[in-house]
Amino acid sequence: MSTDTTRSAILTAAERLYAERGFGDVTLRDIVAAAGVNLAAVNYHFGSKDELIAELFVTRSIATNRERFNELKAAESAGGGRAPIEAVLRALIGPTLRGCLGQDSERSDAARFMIRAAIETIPPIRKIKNREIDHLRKFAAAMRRSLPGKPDAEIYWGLHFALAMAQQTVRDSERLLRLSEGICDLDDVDGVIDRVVAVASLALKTGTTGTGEAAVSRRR
Amino acid sequence: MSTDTTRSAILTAAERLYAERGFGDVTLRDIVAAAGVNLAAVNYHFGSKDELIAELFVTRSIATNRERFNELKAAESAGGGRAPIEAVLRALIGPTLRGCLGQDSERSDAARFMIRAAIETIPPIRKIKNREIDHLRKFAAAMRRSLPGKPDAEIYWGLHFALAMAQQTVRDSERLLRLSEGICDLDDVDGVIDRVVAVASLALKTGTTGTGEAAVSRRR
DNA sequence: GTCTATAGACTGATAGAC
DNA sequence: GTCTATCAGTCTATAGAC
Repeated sequence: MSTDTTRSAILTAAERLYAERGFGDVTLRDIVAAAGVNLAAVNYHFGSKDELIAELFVTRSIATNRERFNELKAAESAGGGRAPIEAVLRALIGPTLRGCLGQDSERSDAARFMIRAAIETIPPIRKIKNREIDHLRKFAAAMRRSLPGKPDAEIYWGLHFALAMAQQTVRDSERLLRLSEGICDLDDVDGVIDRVVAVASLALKTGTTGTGEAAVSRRR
Repeated sequence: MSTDTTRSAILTAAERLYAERGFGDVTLRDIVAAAGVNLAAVNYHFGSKDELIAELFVTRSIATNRERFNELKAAESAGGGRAPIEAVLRALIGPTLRGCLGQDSERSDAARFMIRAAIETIPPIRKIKNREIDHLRKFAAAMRRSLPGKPDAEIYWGLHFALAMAQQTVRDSERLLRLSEGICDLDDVDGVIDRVVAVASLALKTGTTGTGEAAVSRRR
């Protein structure tokens, strides 16, 4: 029990401090001071600073991935094993955007921690993201069921672009806000999700193989 | 002259080492050893490690931004002051993608440095990126000329999504390659540019205000 | 088993001699 | 401008107290 409170105190303090000040500005000594525990406790419970960060990130990632997967399964079973492409894309990007955008996320340390993790790419987190591919494969498979006959390359590019738009919106929300001088409303999370889903599904349905107007205008 | 060779030696060595090993694994002592100069020379010539990195990044950024702007002006004067939206988007994302993707970039330290800068977001580089907004405003203005009557919010979202797809493709090329098992060809730089331009211009022409099928299917 | 205290090796930055 | 010497801060790792 004593061990668990120490462990939890470190996790809670670390998540809050990283959320507030970013990874670069927070030392282990800051964390143990905030948690009211000793410096060596970090090494004892987590092995290293990187493994502490990894545990924080893995916990939140698993939650998001489960949410994504539940939404996907719900959409597919509602459609008898096949969901419209819009629903698949919504299941892919909805949980991340709802977690990181909007008013509620202002208060949650977990949400702000995940935004930091999206912005400040540090080695322990990058390693975990690289193991995410198996999870994405399930969405590629669902997209194939939604769009039978669509070439695999198109599926992967569509998945990639959908994730790109969602992640960049989380990562660079400040740039978009300042560029648009507040015209683009990032607090309207459902509206943002709609936009990303609309663009990605439009691209997937139309096809962007280089036969479109862009390629033609390039060849002129 | 003697001062300039020391300064240049530091810049060259730093760019190569950061390109090869990333920002986290390279110390000032590594850099001065590779450059054959004294440790204190870095602080004398640049003030700090961060300012050295900033100078490297600013130099390359200015080159890219000039390339973007020249392409934009060429496209607009060819069309009598107004370019097709595809050409504007191509001027925006083409220089970055050509610089960071493809075969040629394998050899250039500058290209690999910029890829690192896109992946490992560190404070000195983030600060510079935040000052890039004035540059982007010129592209928003050109897009408005291409699509008269289009609401400003649509313009900004289209610009944001185009940049998102381009930057994420540079940043996460490895994930897309592994996910698609090589089916998505990232060495075909013009093909990638075509795809991003096609998706972004499609989104801008169609409109994604939440009246599309995505929003409708959400409201069901 | 759990934690404290401390050791030893790094880092970036700087004062001051030349 | 360049260099030596050194600072203060961080990290991992561990001996030994409880």
